[in-house]
Amino acid sequence: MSDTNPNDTAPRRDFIRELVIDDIATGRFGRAPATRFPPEPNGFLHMGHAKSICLNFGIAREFGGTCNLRFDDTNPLTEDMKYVEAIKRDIRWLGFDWDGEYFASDYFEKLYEIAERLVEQGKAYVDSQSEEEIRTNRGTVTTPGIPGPYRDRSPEENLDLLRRMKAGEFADGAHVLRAKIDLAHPNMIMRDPLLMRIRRDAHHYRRGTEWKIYPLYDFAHGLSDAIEGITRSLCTLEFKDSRDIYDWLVEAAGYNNPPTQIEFARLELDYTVLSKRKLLRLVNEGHVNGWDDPRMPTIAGLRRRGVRPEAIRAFADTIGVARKDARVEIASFEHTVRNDLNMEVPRVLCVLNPLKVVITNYPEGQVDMLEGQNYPHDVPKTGTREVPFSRELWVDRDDFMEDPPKKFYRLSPGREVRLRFAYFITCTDVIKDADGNVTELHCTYDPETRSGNAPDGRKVQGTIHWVSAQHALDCEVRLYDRLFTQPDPDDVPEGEDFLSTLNPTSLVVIPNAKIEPSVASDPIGSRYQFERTGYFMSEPEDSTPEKLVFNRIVSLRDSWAKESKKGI
RNA sequence: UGCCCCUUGGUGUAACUGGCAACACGCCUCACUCUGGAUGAGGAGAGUCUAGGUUCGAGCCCUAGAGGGGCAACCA
Repeated sequence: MSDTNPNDTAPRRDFIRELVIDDIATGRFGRAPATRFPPEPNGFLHMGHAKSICLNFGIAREFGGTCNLRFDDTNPLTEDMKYVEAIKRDIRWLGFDWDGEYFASDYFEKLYEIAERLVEQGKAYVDSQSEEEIRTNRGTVTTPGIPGPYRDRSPEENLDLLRRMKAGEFADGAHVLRAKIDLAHPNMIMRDPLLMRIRRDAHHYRRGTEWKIYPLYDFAHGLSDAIEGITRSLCTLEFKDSRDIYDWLVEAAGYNNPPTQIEFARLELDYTVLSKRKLLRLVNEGHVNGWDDPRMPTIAGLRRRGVRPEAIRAFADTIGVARKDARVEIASFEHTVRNDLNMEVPRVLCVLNPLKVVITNYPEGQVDMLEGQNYPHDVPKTGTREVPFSRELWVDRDDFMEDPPKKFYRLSPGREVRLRFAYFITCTDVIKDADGNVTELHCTYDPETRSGNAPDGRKVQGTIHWVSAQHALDCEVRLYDRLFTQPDPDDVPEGEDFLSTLNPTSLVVIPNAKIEPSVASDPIGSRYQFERTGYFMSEPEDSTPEKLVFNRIVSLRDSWAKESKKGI
């Protein structure tokens, strides 16, 4: 991490870190803090995961502990190696490295041994009720469940059945291994939770068809933590009720000084969704162009968009960690992204919606090489580049108004403005087509203002960006906006879902923007601030030297937009 | 009609564990500026879900209630 980054702050003290500090002080675990990040390889990592990654890896880093990466791959139906690779890449990109790399699927043997032991001890049994019967007999949140007819099978019979389940003698659903706890337990999770189920013909992406039975989350998770010697198992709030079975299992399996689970609130971000299920739908139903679509809140999407890992880490810092459901405003994230980029990336001039300007008193064929500062005075970086100036220029249509309101500081008939790094110009004529659309502006320039200032001391209120028509490079600019039209995309009328709030203009492609020639040979993936417009990155997949493509990472704060709205 | 978790400005977090509500984002002013960016200065905005109680003193403790969320997947 660079120490000049204004986003880097001292580590916060959240309630989890307090507990970890406590553990260290009391010597509770007798070892350094050990955490783990346990993704299921069935989708791409998103911002919510980034929060968890920063927490788990951050704690390990801050307290001299360890953080494992463990793939929680206990469901052969949904998991895939491609997700494993993507997840590893994303974590590394975020700036973290793991101590141990483990797979729950490597624990299948151990887990099975534990299962046999539980059966022998009478703590687990094989249930042969149908899925439907199991559900019914579990009761409801307000009524207790009732024991099924197989609950009191002898350990011998259970063991025999379990072994035959493992051997592949039974079809899916014929039997299931359950913990023997209490069908009337007030915590639904504890009503004889399922431990293992048959998936006889499934193909596990790592274990192939070797295993006919697979552990369920509750069975695998805590025990995997215990096997790895994790001290604090951090997870999100919805697993709170699972803590009981977590503790029950590590105890029953005989682990002393086992890990304990701490739950924290998952991240919710305005105008987007952070759920793998929903993100998968966006991908599968073609609402976006894949997991790494720059509109996606996935790590891959943010990376492709141009957001830097520093910004994501800083964001994780600012949102904090608590036990309260929280929905973070998108402005907070955007601020972090700008704050990060402001100090890092060079400035460049790019005209998004070109409007031709002819400098009528500038000699035809003449070219003036001007010097452009790559960074503003308040960014501690230096560098200049040459910017060609000529008789015909492009400026942004947004920077011209024929009949401007009082506070409009840009170009309008008779108004003088400064061209960034160049001369003062004054608009003398507005050329229109038959339909009355402005097609061209005629301006005059003041040769005395080449320095950017007038020798006579006169001031101009506005400075606008521009590009020499003859020298400009054509480029495609992709303007990304929020994916949904409302802060909470799930807040929809009965019968609708989050897809009905998709933002139809979340991507606007500008096929013919004009950018200054200095960027021509910059490497793909270079980031810039297009002055007065926003932060951009050259598109990692699609940009080529022949056809430049840029992604908008985030726009600049726009106080004129706010000002002009007031007039409405 | 169960069990569990949560409740501090618009948003997200703090408050040395009982001592007179802070920080960030956002918003509004003003200043500065060759980016209406950045920066600087200032401001508005909560009396901590409600009602009782304990205490010299409560956001922190107690009681009761309200509101929000999670749990009845052979998902994680």
